[in-house]
Amino acid sequence: MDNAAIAGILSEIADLLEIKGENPFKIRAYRNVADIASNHPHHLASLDETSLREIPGIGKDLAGKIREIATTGDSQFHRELLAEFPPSILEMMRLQGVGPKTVAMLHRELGVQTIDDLQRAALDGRVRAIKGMGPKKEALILKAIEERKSSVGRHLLSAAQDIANAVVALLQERFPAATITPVGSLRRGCDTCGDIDILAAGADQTIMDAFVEHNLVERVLARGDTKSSVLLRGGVQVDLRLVPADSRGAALQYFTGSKAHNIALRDRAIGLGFKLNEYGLFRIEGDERVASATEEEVYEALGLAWVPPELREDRGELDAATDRVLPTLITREDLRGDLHTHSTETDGRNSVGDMAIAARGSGLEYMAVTDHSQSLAMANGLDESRALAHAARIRALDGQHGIRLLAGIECDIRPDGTMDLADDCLAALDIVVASVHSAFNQDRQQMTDRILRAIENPHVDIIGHLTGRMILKRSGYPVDIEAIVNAAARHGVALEINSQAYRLDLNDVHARLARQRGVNIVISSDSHSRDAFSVLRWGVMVARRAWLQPGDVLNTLPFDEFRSQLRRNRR
DNA sequence: GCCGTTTTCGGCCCGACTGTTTTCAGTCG
Repeated sequence: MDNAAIAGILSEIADLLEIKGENPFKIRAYRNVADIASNHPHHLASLDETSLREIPGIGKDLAGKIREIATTGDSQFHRELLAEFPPSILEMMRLQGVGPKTVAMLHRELGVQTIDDLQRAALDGRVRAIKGMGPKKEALILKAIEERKSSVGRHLLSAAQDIANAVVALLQERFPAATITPVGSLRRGCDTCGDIDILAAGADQTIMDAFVEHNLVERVLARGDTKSSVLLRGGVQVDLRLVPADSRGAALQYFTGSKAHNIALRDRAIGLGFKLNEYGLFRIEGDERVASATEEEVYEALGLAWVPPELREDRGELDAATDRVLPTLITREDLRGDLHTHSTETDGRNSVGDMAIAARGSGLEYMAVTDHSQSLAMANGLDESRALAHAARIRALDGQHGIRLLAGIECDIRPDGTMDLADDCLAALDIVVASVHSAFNQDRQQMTDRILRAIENPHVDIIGHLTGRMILKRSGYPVDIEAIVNAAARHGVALEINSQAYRLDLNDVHARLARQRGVNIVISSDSHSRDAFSVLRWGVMVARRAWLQPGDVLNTLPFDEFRSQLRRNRR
């Protein structure tokens, strides 16, 4: 029973309680714990009741439920709720504009159980007959069903950033004096975004016209004087909020979130006799505004250091901000090397020389060429003799383009945990990244043992994309992260943050855990072409969300120092 | 359901927009 499965059941309980119209704070407690479960670095199923109760938000009751789910695979309470409502009605709650009250009413009044039922009821005009509903609501539901059926759901950080940039540029051109900024999960650097939030400060209200009328818009979901939402062609929702210029700091804070961070922050504000909203920080007595123009002011007035957006997840950042011990987060400029790249020798699109020139152009001082090993036949993977010949050619180019090169390999970890190339070959290279590319269907224990065996091989320096996840396509294979992190720490093996936008693997939670256990982290591009080095910024974003400082990441070191810190060169 | 340098009971973040309403409930973020 992994954390995601536990979170799934708890969150379904929350949904069902909501449909029942239960106490909203009870619902929040369940949702809160579902969030905790899905982001927790440790395997909750392996914790006893006492350890569970040490986690804030988990009390006696929920600790018991988690234990029950861990041992039996489900909870009695959950089964009882599902007996009252068919599970298929939960799908209806995901429709835009349809919430728990509407679902409950549709179920009660019309016996609707599935989205298809609902669509038929709306087409028959039965929905509008219910008290509180009307023709517009009915049309809205049909539209939402249509969009749902063709929906794309969430979006990769990289794609969301491109769209946000386009919308911001378009608005900025029309309103040059306004300050227009992407906020929300995009500003926090989350690996995916549901919708895109943009904040405008100091523009007049005609910016809303410009926003809802521009040519990327497919449909206007809401149009107000300070808030509008549109659906762009391609299915991305974008929200624009407008605030006065002197509220910009408070609004930035408010709309950047996360929800959990904001709740904790407003709770703190209340405790200090303040109220915090998007217009400012106000004294409850007398309503005097004490901060609003900048985020720094708002945090400072609450006795806190300014918290970088990437840390705003209620994962300890408020305590650190109180004690003024927030980390100095790594930036893209801190990276001096890239340790995972491919060339035309296997499945890359550009030669080693062209890759070197591009890496130098991206400001890097060294680059490891790590083409694939033989079992990746599809990618024309290298056997021992080709690997060594390739290494010789790479070394001949070392320093030729103003950049130091390392002759390496991305060596497959075979299903049994042995390496895909002979030890003497791996020993003759400058750097070895070991990765899993096959037999993803192994169970948790097999996969864990497999990777542990790779870590024990003395020629392995780095484990690449540890969980194999493909964001929005497949979750990573099941693996005991904690066991691997501990082994990596013991053997001096570094763990990679793969910067490809669809990988970002390690993720933020795992990377933070690894660093806490003393594991060296590297940030690599996994570039397959010369224009791909820009993805390093996504890897850096993950590292920042993991609280990493430059000193936590090996490839911020100058070349010679970096080499001396590689596992193979340490003694 | 959780939590406690005000509390073991009584709190629990905050506001905008829409549709169906004549003052508000539901939804969303």
